[in-house]
Amino acid sequence: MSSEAKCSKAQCDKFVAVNELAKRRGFFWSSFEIYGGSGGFVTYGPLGTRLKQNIEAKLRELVVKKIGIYEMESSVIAPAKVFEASGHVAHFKEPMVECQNCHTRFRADHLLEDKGISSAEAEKMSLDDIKVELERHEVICPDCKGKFSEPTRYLTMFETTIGPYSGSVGYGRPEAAQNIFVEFNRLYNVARERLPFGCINIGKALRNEISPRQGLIRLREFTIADLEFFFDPEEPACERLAEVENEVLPILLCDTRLKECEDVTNFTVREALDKGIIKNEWQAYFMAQAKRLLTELGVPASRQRFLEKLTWEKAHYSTQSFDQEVMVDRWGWVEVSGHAYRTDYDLTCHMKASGVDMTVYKEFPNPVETEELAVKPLMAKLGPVYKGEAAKAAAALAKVPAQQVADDMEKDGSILVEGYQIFKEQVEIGKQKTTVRGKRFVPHVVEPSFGCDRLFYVALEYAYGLKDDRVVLSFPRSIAPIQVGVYPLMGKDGMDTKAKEVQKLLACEGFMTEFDETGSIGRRYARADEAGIQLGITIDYDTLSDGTVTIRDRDSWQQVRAAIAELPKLLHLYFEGKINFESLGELIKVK
RNA sequence: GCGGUUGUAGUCUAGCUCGGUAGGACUCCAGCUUCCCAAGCUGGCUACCCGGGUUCAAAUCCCGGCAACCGCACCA
Repeated sequence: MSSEAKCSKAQCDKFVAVNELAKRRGFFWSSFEIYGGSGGFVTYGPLGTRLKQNIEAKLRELVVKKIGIYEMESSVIAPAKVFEASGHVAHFKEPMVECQNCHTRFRADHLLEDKGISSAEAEKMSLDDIKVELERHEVICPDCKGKFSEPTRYLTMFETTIGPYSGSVGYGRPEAAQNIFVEFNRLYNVARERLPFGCINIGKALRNEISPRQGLIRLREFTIADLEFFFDPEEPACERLAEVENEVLPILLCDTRLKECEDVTNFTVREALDKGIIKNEWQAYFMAQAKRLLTELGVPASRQRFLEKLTWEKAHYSTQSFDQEVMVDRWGWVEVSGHAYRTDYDLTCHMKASGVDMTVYKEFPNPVETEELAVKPLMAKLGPVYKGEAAKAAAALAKVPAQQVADDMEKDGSILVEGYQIFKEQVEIGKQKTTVRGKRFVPHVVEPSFGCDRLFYVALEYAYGLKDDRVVLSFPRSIAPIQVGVYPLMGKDGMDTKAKEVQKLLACEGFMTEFDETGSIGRRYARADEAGIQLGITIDYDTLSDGTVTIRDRDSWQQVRAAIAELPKLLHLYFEGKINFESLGELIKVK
C-alpha cells in the first residue's frame, strides 16, 4: 500500500481515525488486550465513560424526565423459562450445516424452505428431523455442490447455570425488554393501574455473535435501552402527539426498498399517521423523539432516516418495525434504534408460560346490560332424583348452551346430557339480566430500543473534525465528557495556585473539570480540543491583579474575559443551554 | 466458522525479500526556556501478538494459536 493511500486512509476514514483517537485518549478500546484480546468486548476509559454516561443521561432526561416514562433496573441473567416463554430460545438457536468441501455455513432451515418446507415447520424440527429432511431432498451446497456436515445448532444467547445445580439453566439476556414484561404486574401496580404507561430498562445485554465486527457497532456485550410502552389497543391515541406532529420523519418505505431504491420519503408525523405509513400514534411519537435525541447528540437530521422493515426482516414478535439509521463514514447506514410494535405478544407469552394473569381491567364508561337466556338447575328437584350425582348432572347441563336446552325441553320435555336425563320441571329457564361493568385485556406495546454503544459511536464520529489540521471533538455541550479545563498560563508566580483554586471552585459547583499545567498553553488547548473539553479557563497575570480569566471556546477558539466570581453563575447558564458563549464575557482578540 | 490481508513503544510506522545490537516521527514524563493556540533545547520511559519449531543466532524462515480489517455467512 502506498504512503498516499495510508495518508488518505487516516484522513478520510473516520472509523479508523476515531478508533485510533479513542484508544489513544481513553474513550474506548477492545478489552483484555494483555491476554490477546477477545472480540466483541470493549472497555470504556475515563473519557468514554463520561461521554457514555452523559449520553445515557440525555436519554433519561428526554424519556424519564420530559416524557414521564418509568425506569427500572434488573439482572442480566435470567432463568431459562423467561427466554423460553419469550420465544428467544427457539429463535436464537439456529440450525446450521457446514459444507464439507468449501466450509461455507448455511442455515439448515433456510435450505429446507427452498425445498418447499414452511419456515414454521422447519422451526419446529429437531436436528434429526432436519438431517432426515436434508437427505430426503438431497440438499447439497448451493455454492460448490459439496456434501453437508451433520446439522448443529448455534445458540446466540450466552448460557450458564444458576447456582450449583446444572439443571438450572440461565441465559444472559439478549435484550432488556423481557425484564420489563416479566415485571409487568408490579410496574402496572406502581403506575396505579392506569394505562398508558411506559418503562425503560437501560443495561447490559449479551449476544454471542458468531463474528462481532465493526468496533462499537456490533459487540457481544453491549448496553441496550429498551423502552416498553403499554397502552390499551382500543385507545391507541397518543395524547402527546401535538409535541411532535410536525416533525419530519424521513422514511425509506418497504415499497421503495423492494424497487431497490434508497430514496427516503419525508412525512410529517401527522402525514405518516394519516396515510397509514405508521400504524400507531405512540410509535410515531417515539420515532420523532428518537430523531430529536440523535439530533441533540450531534447527528444532523439529513444524516438520519427510518427504514421500514420488510416482513421477513422483522423480529418474531413485531407487526410493524422501523429501524432508525444514521449515516456513518465507514459503513453507510447503521441502525441506532429500533421501533417495533410488539402488540400483546410478550405479555401473552409470559401469561401462558407462567400461568400468571397479566391482563388489566378496564371499566366501561357505561355498564353494558345484557339479557341472556339462562338455565338454572333446580337442585331441590334434582337432588332427590340423582342424590350424590346431582352436582355432576348440573355441571353437565351447564356445558350445554342455554338455547339448546330450551329447544330440547320445548320439543322433548327433557334433555340427555352425559347420561343424565333432566326434565323440564327440574330446571328453570328464563332471561337473565347481567351487568358488565368492564373487561380484562392484554395491553399492547410499542417498543423503542436504543443501542447505547452505537449512540456513543455516532456521537463521537459526528463530533470528530479537523480545524487547522488539529483534531477537535465538537460534542454538543450537554454531552461533553469534560466541561471545563483550567490552565495556569505558566506554572509560576502563583498562577498555578490560583488555577487550582478556580478548578476547586468549579468542581464544587458540580462541573466536570480538568487541570492541566504542563506544556505550552497552545499545546494544552490542542490536547483539550482532542478530548472534547468544552471550555478552557486560563489564569494569567491579569487574573492575579483583577480576578478575571479568559474563557476559550473549543469550537471557535474565541476567547472572552470574565470575573472568577461570576463563573459559577455564568457556566451554569451556559451548560444549561440558556446563554451562548459570547454572553460569558467580553470578547477578546486572539492573535 | 471459511477465504484474503495484517499484527513492531501510547499512536503512526521502518526493518522481514536475503536471519546477526530494532530505527524514526509524533505523543507522554522530567528539566531549562517561552507564554493565549501542538515553539525550542536537553534528558528519559515505553515495542517485535502468543506458543512451538529450524538455527550458533529469529521481528525476519516454518508450524499452530490469538486478535484486527475486508469479503462470505450470521446479525431474532
